[in-house]
Amino acid sequence: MNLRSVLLGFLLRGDRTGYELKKDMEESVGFFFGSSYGSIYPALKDLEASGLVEVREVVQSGKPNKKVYRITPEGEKSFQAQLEESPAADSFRSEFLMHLFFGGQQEGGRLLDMVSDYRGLQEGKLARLREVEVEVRDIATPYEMMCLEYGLIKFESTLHWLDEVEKRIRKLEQGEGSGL
Amino acid sequence: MNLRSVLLGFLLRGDRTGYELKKDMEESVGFFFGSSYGSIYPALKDLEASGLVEVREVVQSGKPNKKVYRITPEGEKSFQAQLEESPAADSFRSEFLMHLFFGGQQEGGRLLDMVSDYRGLQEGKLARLREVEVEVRDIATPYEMMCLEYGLIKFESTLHWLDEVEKRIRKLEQGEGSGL
DNA sequence: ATATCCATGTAACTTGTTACATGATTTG
DNA sequence: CAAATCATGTAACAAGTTACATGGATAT
Repeated sequence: MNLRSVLLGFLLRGDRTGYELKKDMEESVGFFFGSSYGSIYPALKDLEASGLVEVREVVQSGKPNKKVYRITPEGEKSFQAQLEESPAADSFRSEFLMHLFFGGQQEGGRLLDMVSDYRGLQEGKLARLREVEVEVRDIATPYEMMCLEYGLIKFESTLHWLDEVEKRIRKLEQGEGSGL
Repeated sequence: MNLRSVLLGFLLRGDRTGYELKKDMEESVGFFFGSSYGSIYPALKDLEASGLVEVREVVQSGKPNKKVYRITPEGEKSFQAQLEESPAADSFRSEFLMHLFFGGQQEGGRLLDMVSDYRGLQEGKLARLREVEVEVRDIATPYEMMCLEYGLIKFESTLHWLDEVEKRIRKLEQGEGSGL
């Protein structure tokens, strides 16, 4: 399932501009499916050229004009077809883990700083998801809530693991300092 | 930290061919830092052009000849420098979660099949990591073990979440079938 | 005063994967 | 007898990000 199909899926909930689609995605699927204007706008153009969406230009005063997209019946069919296809494998890449992997070669204290920074990021993402959870509890589908819960357990378990990691690194660096 | 630096890190443990480096990476960092020959061989070429590694060609009979790479002192410096740099943010993308997100629109049963397939993949990865854990327990550094444990908790928590997901989807599809 | 929101879009760049090409030897 | 292992490499392709370009209105 590529970005174009995801965009179709979001347009199924109502007409949107590229700008609004990005915001919608960030709030809901942002933590497992990132996107940027550099990919959204060209994707929308493609969809239009393929007749899967239609555009309506809305002139605004005080704000830039906008292009509101609406999904077509062909677009709906295309989306349905994509949904039945098997999803490609997840992709995950972590430079942080790579730094930890080579941690022994790191200068004293530097690794702990990185762990601390990483923890901050994870905490921030978890906090944001918890806010979203409250905001959407009554309007989201059960399927959407399950995705959200995935994010919750993902960040929570990472955070627990980080506790253990910090303790162990501290011990290791202590031992190092005392001449072992 | 890009692939070139990672390769330098692995060459620090001893001379290796591109082929061996790929195997090493798969076993240890594969679940959070993938790679393919299409990226490894060009990366090794780059490293050689930059003087960060040296090559020695070994003629073999019955097997293809191989190129054994060795890290140079400049390579070691370059690797150290990279280790001190802050790691880029993790990247994670899951088409499976996107399918779940739009799950309500799925044809009956299709979503459960996807969940089941996904579970199989996660179980396979977890099983492999558990094998690796036993294999390397006595030779890996504590830092390497922490990375491995991350993988363990990641797949375990995903699997627990999947239990819940399956139950809930079954209930939802039941309700759907009975005319609700 | 400064930053953020609104809103769209392009071009250059990065980074990677997949498929192709080759081919003897060993394992099941 | 088929498949996997060993071993390297390139070319085509995919998919994305970042930076740039523009600029008024509103919030802090």
